[in-house]
Amino acid sequence: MTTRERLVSTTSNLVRKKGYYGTGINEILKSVAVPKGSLYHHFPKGKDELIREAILYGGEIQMRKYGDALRGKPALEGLSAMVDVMAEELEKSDFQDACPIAAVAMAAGIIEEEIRVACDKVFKGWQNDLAGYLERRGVTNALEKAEELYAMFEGAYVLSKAHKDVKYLLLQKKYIALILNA
Amino acid sequence: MTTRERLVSTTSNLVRKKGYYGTGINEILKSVAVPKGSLYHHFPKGKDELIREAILYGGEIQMRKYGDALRGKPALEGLSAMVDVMAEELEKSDFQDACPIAAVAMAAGIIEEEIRVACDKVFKGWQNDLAGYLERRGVTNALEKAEELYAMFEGAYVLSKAHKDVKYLLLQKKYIALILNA
DNA sequence: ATAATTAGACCGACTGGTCTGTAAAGTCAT
DNA sequence: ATGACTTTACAGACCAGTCGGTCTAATTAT
Repeated sequence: MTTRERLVSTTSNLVRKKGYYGTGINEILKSVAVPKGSLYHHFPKGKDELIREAILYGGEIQMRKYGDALRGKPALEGLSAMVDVMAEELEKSDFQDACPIAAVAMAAGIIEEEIRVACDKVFKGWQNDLAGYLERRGVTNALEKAEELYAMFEGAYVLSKAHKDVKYLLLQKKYIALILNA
Repeated sequence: MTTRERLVSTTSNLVRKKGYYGTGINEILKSVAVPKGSLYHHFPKGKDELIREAILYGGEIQMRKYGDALRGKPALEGLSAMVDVMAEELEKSDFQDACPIAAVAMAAGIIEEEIRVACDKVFKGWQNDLAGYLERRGVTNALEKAEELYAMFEGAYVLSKAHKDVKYLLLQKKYIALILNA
């Protein structure tokens, strides 16, 4: 694994827990055991460039996990498995790892617009991916339903983290069918 | 308005836009035009104490706004009005002011547990308030539905902010009835 | 030899927080 | 009511530590 890859991957993990402002360059460096010069060689524009990259990377990783959960299953079952993935990650990290994108997106409007655009891009990618999955299973109005399902899941992520209780995520399973059949 | 009140109110506004780490005490001080000594006189435990207070205060303010939107209306209409309040605030602030609690709650697990508990308390207060409202209108399983509705709204808040598009919030209106009648 | 990469000393600005001090408002006994 | 004392509030200089970022030198790979 190259220095660059390690930087992006570690930043992705840290940013997920602490958001944009909470994640410091020095902390990243210490965590990856890399000196400053290397970071600024690979990311001449500094923190913002690195975080943008980490957002995109984290989005990919997460998309893959969701894809694995969905694959080969009927819609209701697949989406339930997806929620389980979220709940599992949250619990395993002692309620630190919620949505890796939301943690940064909350600061959108203050930080560099480019970073917000990266969050936007990842979210849109997830939505389109899920819409395709639903369409293939004959669900009508698939894109809108994918957007709605993601809204529900994102919110449940926030509440479950704030309450230190995965019940809000698991509750979503009861309402998935309602959306799909609407 | 006392110095203390101005500190809490301004901090609440700043924290809503920038979260816990993004809001610095020097910035607060400058914004309120109050010297440091005064802050540490009123809040001996410093930033954490002030932010905890601001969370509780911001929660009250928001609860009042939602209450005003709901009051005297049937469930479906009231909840629609509530979503409109959220969308309006987001748009009027150029997509900076999303949920005042979520902005801080995202950093839960890293920052002081007391602050997470404050977020928890505010969210629970909102949920109970909404549950009572629904119950009075004869909705069955009111608490669970209140929780689900808040999850949807929170998520739509996040997505609407990240995408700079209130459509995710407004989309919720289509699905409120589905939840209520479940 | 030369370009890419690693290395870390160093910088000024800024962080949250402490410290000393002043000013005004109560609260006493006399 | 008045002078002595305590309390509450305001004020800002100052601190150690951290921030993101620059710079030059050393090392490695081609």
